[in-house]
Amino acid sequence: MTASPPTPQPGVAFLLAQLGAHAAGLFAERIAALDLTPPQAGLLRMLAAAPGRSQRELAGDLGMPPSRFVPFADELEKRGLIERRRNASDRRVYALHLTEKGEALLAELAQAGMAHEHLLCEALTAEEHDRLLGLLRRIADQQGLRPDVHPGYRTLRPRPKP
Amino acid sequence: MTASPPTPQPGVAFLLAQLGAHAAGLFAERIAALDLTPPQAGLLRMLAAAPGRSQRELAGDLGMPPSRFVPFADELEKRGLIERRRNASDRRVYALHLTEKGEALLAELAQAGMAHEHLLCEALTAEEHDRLLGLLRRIADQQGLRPDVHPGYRTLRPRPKP
DNA sequence: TGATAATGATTACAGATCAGAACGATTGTC
DNA sequence: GACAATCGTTCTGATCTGTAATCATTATCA
Repeated sequence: MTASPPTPQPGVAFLLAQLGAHAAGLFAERIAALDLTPPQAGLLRMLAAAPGRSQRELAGDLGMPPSRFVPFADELEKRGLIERRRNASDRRVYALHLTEKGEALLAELAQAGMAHEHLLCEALTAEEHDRLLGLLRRIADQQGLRPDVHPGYRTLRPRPKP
Repeated sequence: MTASPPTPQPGVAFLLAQLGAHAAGLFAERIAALDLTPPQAGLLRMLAAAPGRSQRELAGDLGMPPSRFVPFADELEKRGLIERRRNASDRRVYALHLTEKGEALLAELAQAGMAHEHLLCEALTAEEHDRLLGLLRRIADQQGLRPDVHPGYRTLRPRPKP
């Protein structure tokens, strides 16, 4: 009889999920040195890309309920990385901005991102890296994923120290 | 002056994390129709690939503490998908196996996986798909990722219903 | 104008989830 | 034959989570 393997071969979808979680984990470890979690880094990036948005909008993009966004932003504000500015025309909303200190940290974050990218793609030549980048972008586009936001930002917890 | 974008361009690492979370989310939605969560599906696959292992080993591969594995396996056993068999030579350990019902469900799971793969890679031609598969496998190998296990299995929670 | 509904930020709260310690049963060591 | 180690399990305190209520402000519209 022939032994048919029930797990034939991991496909693209499985490898994406596996590698994605792996990459996210490594990145989380790395930026822990900057005292940042992935969702925090995500917010900083979002504020750099589009400053002055309301908390509700940002919470929506991050995929978390507004109630949980409050203490989340509180800590970043307490550390002087972001700023809540009252809107004169509509005094209900806060417009969130990056402080200078926040921008400085974002620069460090960019460096960390480069090092992370380099280490993760160690197995690939430069042109393979570019080819992979193109293929992934095509999928991301077609799947309707917006740049700068990803679903992994929903949770705060990922902070394991093995 | 030149406006330098603080988020230059998402790299491979970011796209992997983003697409990985996206793919995992879609898959979770899909197998919810079979009343399965990703970690449950993962265990079924692991048992098919290597039957008879102990709970501690499996918990380790899944990335969860043994204490949490117990109720996790309990439900699958209650549903008649897996079986705990006592080891005669060492009566401390349980050897976990798939039941027939479990194998049947695994077949449905494989079908779901195929459909998932197809929908996710809709943007790619067949040869692009293969090229991508090759590149991802190279990275996974070099990063020391074992087939059939991924870090996203650590948590049970992901069951949001938007 | 003025009452009512809608919106943003926040707080309150009740329930789920988590990891590690503690526990009995069994086995290896010497 | 005592003692340490291992496996499965239960217990427990702390953390995290989403929903609903609250307060201030703004829009709607008769």
